[in-house]
Amino acid sequence: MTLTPAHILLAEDDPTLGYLLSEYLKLKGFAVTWLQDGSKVLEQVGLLRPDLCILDVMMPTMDGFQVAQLLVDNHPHIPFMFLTAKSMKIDVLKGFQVGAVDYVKKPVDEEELLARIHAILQRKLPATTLINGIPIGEYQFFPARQELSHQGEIKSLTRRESDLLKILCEHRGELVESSDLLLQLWGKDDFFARKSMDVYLHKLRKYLASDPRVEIVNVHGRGFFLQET
Amino acid sequence: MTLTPAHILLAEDDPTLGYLLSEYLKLKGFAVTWLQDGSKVLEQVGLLRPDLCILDVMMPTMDGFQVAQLLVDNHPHIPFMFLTAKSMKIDVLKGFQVGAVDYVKKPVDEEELLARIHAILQRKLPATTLINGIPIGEYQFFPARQELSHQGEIKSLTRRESDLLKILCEHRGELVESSDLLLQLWGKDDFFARKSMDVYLHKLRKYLASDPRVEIVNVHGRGFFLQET
DNA sequence: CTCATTTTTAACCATTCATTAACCATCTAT
DNA sequence: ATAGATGGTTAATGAATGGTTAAAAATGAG
Repeated sequence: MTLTPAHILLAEDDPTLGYLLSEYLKLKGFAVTWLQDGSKVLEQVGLLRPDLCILDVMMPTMDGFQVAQLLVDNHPHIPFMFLTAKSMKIDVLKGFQVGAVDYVKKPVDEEELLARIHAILQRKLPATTLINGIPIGEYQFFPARQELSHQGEIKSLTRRESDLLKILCEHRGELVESSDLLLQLWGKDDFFARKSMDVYLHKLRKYLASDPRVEIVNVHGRGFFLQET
Repeated sequence: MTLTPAHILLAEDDPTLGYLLSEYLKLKGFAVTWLQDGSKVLEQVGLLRPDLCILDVMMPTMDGFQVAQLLVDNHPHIPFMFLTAKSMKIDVLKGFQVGAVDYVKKPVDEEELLARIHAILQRKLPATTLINGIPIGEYQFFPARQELSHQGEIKSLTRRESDLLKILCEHRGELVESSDLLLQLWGKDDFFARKSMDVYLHKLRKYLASDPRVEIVNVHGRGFFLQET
C-alpha cells in the first residue's frame, strides 16, 4: 500500500534470533535494520528515522529499558516494543511504564509479532470515519465522496485535493515528508510535481481558511503537517 | 430464500475449506464467489459489489489484513470479517482497528459462521423492498417491474435505465466508480459504453427532475452517486 | 417481415481539473 | 549580507471528462 515500506529497527544481541527475525520481517515487506547492540540504537535512530523499534530487553552494554528511556526522551514520536523472555513478568509492567506500545514474549511467534507490528503501524483511518467523515476543526471531510463540508456548505474536492488532504489527515499533527507525499500522490519527486503540490496545498489552505485553528504547517526543507490547535 | 440472495465474497486459499464453505453458504441461499488468492479480491470487489467479504487471514500473495486495509481505503461501505487460526488471540485482532465487523476462528463452526453472517447482513435492506418499491424522494421505484412512479403517474423504464438506477439505489449516497458501473452493466469500459451511460444518466436525471431533493451527483473522474438531501 | 421500442453512435458544447508558468516571499547556509 | 533553495500565490492553458440532443442501428414482439 505505502510506496515506501515501513522501516523497522531491530535491536537484538542474539545472532540467531536477530538474523531470523530480520530475515522474516524483510520477507514480509519491511525494511529492517538489525543492530546487535542497544547502545547503537540511539546513534542510528536519528539518521534512519524508523517507523518502529523492536528492542530486546536483555542486551549487553545497554538494555532495552535504557534504550527505551532515551528514545522517549529524544524521539518521543517513534513507537517501540519490547522483546522479552517468557518468564519475566515484571519487565512487562516496567516496559509499559516507560512508554512501550507493546511487548512480545520469546520464543517469538512470528505471526503474532507480525500482527502486533501491523497494529502499531496502523496509521490508516478506520472505515467508519471514511464513511462518516473525518472532523477537521469545524470542517467535516468525506474522502470517499471527495467532499469537504463546513456549516452545511459542501465543497466538492478534486482527486488531488482529496488525496492530499487524506494523507495529511492520516498523519494528523505529524510531519509528512514532501518526498513521501510526492511519491505517494504523483509517483515521482521532481520540480514540476513539487510545484503542482504547492498549488494544491494553497487550495486546501484556502478551503480550510474559515477555521483559524486548522492549519497546514510547513517545515522548511522537510515537509508538511496538518495541525489542529 | 430471498428474492435477490445476498452476495458473499470468500477469500480462502485452502481448496478444501474454500470448497466446503462456499458450497455450504450456497446451500444456505447465498450467492458465493470464492477466490483462492487475496490479491484478486480488490480486482473483483468493485465489479461484484458483494454484500460481505470473508477473508482468511493467512493467504499466499496477500494476507487478509492487507486486503482488509485496501478494502477500507477503496470500498469503506463493504463489510468484512476475518477467518483466523484458532491459535491467534482475540486481543491481537482487536488491536487491529482496520474495521473488521467480526472474526471467526478455524476450524469453522458452520452454524456460528452463519449466525454471524446473518447478523452482519441484517443491516441490509430486506428483499421485500424490491417488491414494495424503493423510495427515492417522492418517487417510488420498482426495479422488478422496471417502473418509476411519481404522484400516481407511472413511468415505465427500459432495462438499461432500470438497471442503472437500481445500482445507484443499492449504493445510495455512496460513490460508485464509473468503471464498476460500466463493467457491471455493459461488461466493458470503453469510450462508447461511457457515452452510452452518459445518455442514460441524462434520462434518469430527467425522470427524477420533479423532486429537487433527489440528485444524481458526479464526482469528476471517479463516478456517480444518488443523493437524497 | 414490419413497426415500435430500445440502445448505440455521433456531433457538439460545457465544465473540470492537473499542470505549467511566472513572479514574489521566505528561509538557510556561507 | 547575500545568493540559492524552498515555499506561496495567482493565472493561463489544454486535455480529459461530462452533458445534451439527434440520428442511426439493433432488437424484438406481433
